[in-house]
Amino acid sequence: MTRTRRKARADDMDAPEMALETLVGYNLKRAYVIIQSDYRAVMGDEGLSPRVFSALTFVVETPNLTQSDLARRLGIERSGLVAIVDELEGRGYLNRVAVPQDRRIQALAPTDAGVQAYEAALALIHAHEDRVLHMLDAKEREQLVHLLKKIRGNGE
Amino acid sequence: MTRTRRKARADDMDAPEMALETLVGYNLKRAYVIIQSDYRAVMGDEGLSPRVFSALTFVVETPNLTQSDLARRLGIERSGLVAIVDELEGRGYLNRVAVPQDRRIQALAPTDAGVQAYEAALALIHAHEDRVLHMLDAKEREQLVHLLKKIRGNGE
DNA sequence: CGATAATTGTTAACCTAGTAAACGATCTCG
DNA sequence: CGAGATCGTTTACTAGGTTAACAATTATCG
Repeated sequence: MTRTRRKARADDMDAPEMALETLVGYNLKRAYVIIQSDYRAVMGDEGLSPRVFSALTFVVETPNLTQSDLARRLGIERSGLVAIVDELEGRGYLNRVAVPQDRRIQALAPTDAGVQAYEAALALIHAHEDRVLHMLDAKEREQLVHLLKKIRGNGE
Repeated sequence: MTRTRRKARADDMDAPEMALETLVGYNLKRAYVIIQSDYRAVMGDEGLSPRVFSALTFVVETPNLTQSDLARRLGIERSGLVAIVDELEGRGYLNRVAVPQDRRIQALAPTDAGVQAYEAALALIHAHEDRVLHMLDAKEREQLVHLLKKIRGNGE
């Protein structure tokens, strides 16, 4: 049984917690905003946005990835992915390469610069997460990721 | 150097986890998208959006709340709050009432319909969270909220 | 007191991160 | 073959913000 605050100072109304504060969705969003904001601060204006970094990760780690594949893995529409791939191609981090077997698709092949950028960004992101999550110890962080994965359906 | 390898196990051959999957930010966003999508499905097209519900909560639970106050509590800009308060006023859930002591500000006073709508929405939202978080037991849910609050800086 | 600074609510212009619908090109399969 | 599905793409749209400017009002302080 956890000890509950019972004594309150005179100026500290025994604030009954708003129902809002007990909602997972609300807390999730507030935490997300904090983390995203620190992410941008660390990565800078020229840095890869979260979604572009995610896309780059899949491109680097998945051979013969197509845009439709990637959109499915990222959980977004094909149409929304075009701008992301455009940006990565514009930065020289990947190439759209023709696939002779199916001329509709263009496989996404990372360049050396792309792999390098991925690794550099990952290091920055690790530093960012260490910083913004300093209030959680390793076990808590692991627990948090575990619970979030469970919501995502990857649980276990 | 960052350690990304997990303990060696037989099923590691299947899929060595991408670094992306270990990031709190990535998992947070993916979980957030799932929850928000279920929220919209439950609340319907005419329902209060998450941010409007949050605003209504503060209006209902905080006497003599001003728009600047509310913006601060929601963590958004004053300018961004205008549309939210407009919507709540348009639905008849609150009134902007003049404050004689300071003619710049207009206190946000909930109407009876506002209080009623708040309670109805809260019931729906509780049902939504029970549904979308069915894979978490009570303890896990509590743990999750605790960890998120900690990130928010309200922890302990 | 009076000048200057700060605050409040608001509008306007803009940005990011998406969605939905349509399209031509291409592939699959009965 | 022909009907349908799939791929990448463009266009138009939406949600949910931001920043900068503004008039009205209040606070500060020499």
